[in-house]
Amino acid sequence: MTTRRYWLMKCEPDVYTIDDLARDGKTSWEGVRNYQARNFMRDDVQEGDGVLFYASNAKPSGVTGLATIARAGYLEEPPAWFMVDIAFVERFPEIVSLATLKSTKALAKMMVTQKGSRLSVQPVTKAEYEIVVRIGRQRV
DNA sequence: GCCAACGTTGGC
DNA sequence: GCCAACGTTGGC
Repeated sequence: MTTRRYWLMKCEPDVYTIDDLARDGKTSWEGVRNYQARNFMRDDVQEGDGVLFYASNAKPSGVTGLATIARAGYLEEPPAWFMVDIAFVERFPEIVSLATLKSTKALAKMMVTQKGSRLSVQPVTKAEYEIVVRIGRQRV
């Protein structure tokens, strides 16, 4: 058995939200057209991995909930690009905004908090994942 | 809507 | 292989 890994996956709310995923239960994550992100999905993303569901270009942007990888990387049609399936896990009561991520010292090295980080599928450490989950589950 | 940061394309 | 031009992402 391989170790569970963690990812942050970005999507614009105009396209798909955590509420859409809660309704659908599961969805295919296709249309990624960046080689680095593709390589993660092709080589490293495994069934059962944890996903921070991130709303980009939003007001505000941030992590809106959790998902899990339901199917590891498989070829899109046409081939050359890869997709995965993700399944709904939970919706946070409130978004964990990018500003919050940036102001959390333990997340200073998290990829999404770095300037100019555009990668739509990013690796996240277990520690970072757990911190975001803890913040996300807090009721205000 | 602006624009900085980044990735890709294509001429040379 | 360099690099300018162009297109896209995404925070603000």
